[in-house]
Amino acid sequence: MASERREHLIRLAADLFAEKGYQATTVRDIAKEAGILSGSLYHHFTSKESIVDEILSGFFDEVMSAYRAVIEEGRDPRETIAELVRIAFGTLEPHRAAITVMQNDWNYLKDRLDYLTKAEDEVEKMWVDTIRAGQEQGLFRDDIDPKLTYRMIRDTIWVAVRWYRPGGRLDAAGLSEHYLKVLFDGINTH
Amino acid sequence: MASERREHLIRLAADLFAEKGYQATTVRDIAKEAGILSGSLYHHFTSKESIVDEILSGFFDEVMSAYRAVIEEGRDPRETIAELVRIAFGTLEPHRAAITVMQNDWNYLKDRLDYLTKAEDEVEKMWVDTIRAGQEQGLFRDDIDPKLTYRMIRDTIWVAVRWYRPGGRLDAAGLSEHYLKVLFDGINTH
Amino acid sequence: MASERREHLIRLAADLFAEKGYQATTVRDIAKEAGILSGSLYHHFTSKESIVDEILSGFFDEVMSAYRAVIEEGRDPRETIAELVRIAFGTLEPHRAAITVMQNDWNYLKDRLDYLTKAEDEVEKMWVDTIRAGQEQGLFRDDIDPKLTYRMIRDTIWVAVRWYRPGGRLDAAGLSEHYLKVLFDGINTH
Amino acid sequence: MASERREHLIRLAADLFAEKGYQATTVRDIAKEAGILSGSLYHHFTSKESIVDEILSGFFDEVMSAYRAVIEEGRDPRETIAELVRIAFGTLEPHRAAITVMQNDWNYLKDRLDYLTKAEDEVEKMWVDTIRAGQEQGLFRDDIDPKLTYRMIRDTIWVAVRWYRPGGRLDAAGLSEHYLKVLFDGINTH
DNA sequence: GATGAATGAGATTTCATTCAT
DNA sequence: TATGAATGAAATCTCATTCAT
Repeated sequence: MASERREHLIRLAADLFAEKGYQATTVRDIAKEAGILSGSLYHHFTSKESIVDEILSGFFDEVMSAYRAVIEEGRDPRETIAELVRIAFGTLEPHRAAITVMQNDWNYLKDRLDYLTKAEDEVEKMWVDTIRAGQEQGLFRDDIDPKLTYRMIRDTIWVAVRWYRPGGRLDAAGLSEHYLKVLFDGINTH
Repeated sequence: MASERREHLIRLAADLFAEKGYQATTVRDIAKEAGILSGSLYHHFTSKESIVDEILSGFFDEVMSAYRAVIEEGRDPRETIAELVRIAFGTLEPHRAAITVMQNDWNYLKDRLDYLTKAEDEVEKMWVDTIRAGQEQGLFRDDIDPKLTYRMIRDTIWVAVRWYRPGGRLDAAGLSEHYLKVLFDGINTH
Repeated sequence: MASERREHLIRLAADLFAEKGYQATTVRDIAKEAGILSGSLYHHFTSKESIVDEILSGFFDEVMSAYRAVIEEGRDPRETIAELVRIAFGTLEPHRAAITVMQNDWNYLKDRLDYLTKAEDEVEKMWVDTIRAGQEQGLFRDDIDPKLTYRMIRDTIWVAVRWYRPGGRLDAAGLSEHYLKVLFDGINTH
Repeated sequence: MASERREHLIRLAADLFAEKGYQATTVRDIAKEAGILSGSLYHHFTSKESIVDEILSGFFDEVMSAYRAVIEEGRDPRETIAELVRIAFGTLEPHRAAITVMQNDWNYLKDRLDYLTKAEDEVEKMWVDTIRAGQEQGLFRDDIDPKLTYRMIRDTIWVAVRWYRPGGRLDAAGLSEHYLKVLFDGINTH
């Protein structure tokens, strides 16, 4: 099913989507990059949408199952949040293209891939529930809005895809720890 | 030149571009929102591109002249950076739509509005020069990459447009100060 | 009726039509040349078509009444043809723009101004009848096609509008006589 | 590159352009004539302009290489002019449509296909240089304007496309010889 | 007479998708 | 699997024309 050829095509498409945007990338662009004609792509995919769907669902599946595993461990909210943050930063490198597409084309895609809002809702619930639990247990400040805080964390992490380059001074793990210090310094009770 | 009708149309377009993306917003969408027919828009604008150009150049002109004024004051790098950060956060509310468009459609627009890369280059130079000066004066750590640091700051501020809502717990000024504490804690020498 | 303003506008339009072609000239172009807005032209003319109609009918009216006058004199075919040729060359200068439009946009306009084909038919009849009469009287060669000959003469004269410049070595009268020598050398019986 | 399908479409388009004019012919007209939809034409051509470009460049390439070959033979000016005239008349039949388009839509197209003015300039230089050489050698009258004379010859030949029909009394060769007699009678020294 | 905003039909062009070969 | 030709819907844009002010 997931033949190598197919995987290769998906990677090509992902890079183009990331570079030029989903809509601005034509099916012809993808085909040309692969050295075939546009019609031939339809032997591998049913539609342009199905390609981006596969790109994003691959990313979401991985992130979400990692998230779920952490949640199920049932650790205390502070440590849970820390783990979620570490997971998110950990995807920057392997899923750069998917994250870029998600960042730039979210508004367009969220109305077309119902998969996305469902996933987003589930993710939000995990974070928000954890933050709330932390507040109830007196670990986190009471006056922050859990939903808003989640979004701030989420966007601040994903946007790093624009400037984070592997091989720099900080690797993904370093980034996480740095960010966590900053984050808890801001939302922790003292 | 900037008639009221025109201004109104630009605002309508900006909101639509921000909500659905530049490409996904059709000229018909804008016209319908304004209660006119698509052809009538061309009485006011020469092209769809000229509309988004006007939206973004309005934003850039304002930000950049504010930036330049700060730079010209010639204060010490730490205070200069602080002022730049305050200016940037200060645009979140009045220029929400423009910033959203810039965030989401940058890759598409940067190839079409040569204005943009020029402006971006000038802005980057202002920030990077200031950061470098801070390093030379021993105010900032020597081991951070000025360019990368600028990009991280830039994106972290602009991405706030996605979750920042005026009227919340923190206004733009509060946000700036909070962020500045965090930021200097990270890049200051100790 | 034919106010000076109106005449002026017609001349402006005629020059533009001649220079850029009827279709390629927009109503806005004409208005701009006149220093007004396009809507204002409609106080003077009912349509773009009515402008070109007026330009061409002015030209045709003049040529045709001159032609008719010659025909009615009932002179011998050779002299009649000579007079028709002289009249045609005589319009090159005063009606340069109209002739240019007629030459370049005939195919488009002939289907829209029924005036034109009627006029053309009448003119053709005058020439062809005269040529035939000349053949019957043994003045012109019997083996030339009257219709084709008329068209060749017609086009050869009108096309001169592209290179004829008043004030050169030959004026219109000189051109006519030169052409007539050549023409009769070719179509006369010897 | 020049597939048969493509050639066929170009011929269809050329006939329509010649009949109705370039601008008055819509892309839909061409497609309908070919029995396909307008969008399908863009599988073969990048734009309407590229179609007319191909039509005219095909014609110009042929005429100009024939012209160049004659010039390079370096015969005496009178014979060179005679050959140029013969070549031009010889294109009337095989390139009827292209010549008609060139005649009628020149003003519009010359501003859009820079190819055209360049070619026209080169052609003009060939003729004018030859005429001048003829004057210097005492073959042609000294009091004619070489540029004007060239244009007169050019237009007089091309305009024949409007009335010349193959299969009539005179074929292209006959026309040439007839015209050359007339021409040299006028421009030769005696 | 002129303005300026709008109409509305129609033009060129783009592009995801289909399908016979 | 791949090709190449085509579809058809929809997008941007043009422009003659109208009309209230």
